[in-house]
Amino acid sequence: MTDAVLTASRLLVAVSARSLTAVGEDVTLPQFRMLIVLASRGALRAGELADLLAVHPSTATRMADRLVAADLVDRLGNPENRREVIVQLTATGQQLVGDVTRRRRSEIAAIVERMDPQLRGSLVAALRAFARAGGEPGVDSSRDAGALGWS
Amino acid sequence: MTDAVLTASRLLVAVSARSLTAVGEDVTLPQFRMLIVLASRGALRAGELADLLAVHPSTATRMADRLVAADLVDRLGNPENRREVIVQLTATGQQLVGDVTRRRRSEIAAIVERMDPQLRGSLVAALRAFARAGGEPGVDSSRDAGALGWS
DNA sequence: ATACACATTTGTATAATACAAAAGTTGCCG
DNA sequence: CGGCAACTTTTGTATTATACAAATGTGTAT
Repeated sequence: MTDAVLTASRLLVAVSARSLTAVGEDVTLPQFRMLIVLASRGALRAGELADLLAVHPSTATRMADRLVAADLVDRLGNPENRREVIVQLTATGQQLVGDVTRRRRSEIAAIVERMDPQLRGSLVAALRAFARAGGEPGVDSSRDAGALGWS
Repeated sequence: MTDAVLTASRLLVAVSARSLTAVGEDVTLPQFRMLIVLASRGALRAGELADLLAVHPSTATRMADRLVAADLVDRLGNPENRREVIVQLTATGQQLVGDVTRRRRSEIAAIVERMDPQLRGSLVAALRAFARAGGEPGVDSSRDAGALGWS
């Protein structure tokens, strides 16, 4: 059973990576995760961003540096609280996320199209049950789905 | 639907990472992937190893360097063909893989235990159909499952 | 024998990552 | 008010993963 889940999982990761390279743009997968989080949650403090990505704050700082250099995100000072830094997508960043997401969705849709319709329905129910059975405080499914860009 | 698959996928990755850290041992996830491949396929040439892990040959060389230093793999010269290098697990490496795999299986089993038995069965069938529908030359499910240690 | 093809390693560069320490900011308490 | 504690982010430093290009050594076929 785990075998089946893992295979499906690998397939999705492959689709995800392919959609990214297909669009061109020299963005790594971790960087794209950051863009996705910003697209789904809007502007965020650096620390929140690090938490959502489950990385060290310094990692988020440096990843943001590179994305600023690529003109995909902006860093804003917050006049209210000057120790906080707000990160948000630029217009270019928004467009990139949109392009990749569109492509990815169409690839997934094509796969689902090829599935036996009967099985399509049971897939969702079974996976939900699996995730629920494995549910734990640290795993917030809606958050994670968003972070990966599949919400 | 993709949301459901992705959530399940994240859960498995989390289980995998947790099993690894629980065993202690200062091994990274990519390194562990290499150990898993060696455990399931036996001794391999450096190039084969790189192919199976889908990384550049030089990456495999350097990863193997670190695992040799940690006494988890050995590098053997092949007297038959001296341009090839054979990499294989040490006894310590085998034991590490065994420990982590055991722990992981028991975590997965615990999750499956908590699932509605009806859904357990449909999960496998649905996922197989999904993977088949997305099947492509580059994605060999048995290979990938092995590479991730879920075979 | 010579040249081409193959397998691995080395040189070099970048990204992701963590931990520890520094620096600036805010708020509170005496 | 003044200073100290708690917080946010950044910087310093180190390691790993990664790729591409070039070098090295090895086998093979013309």
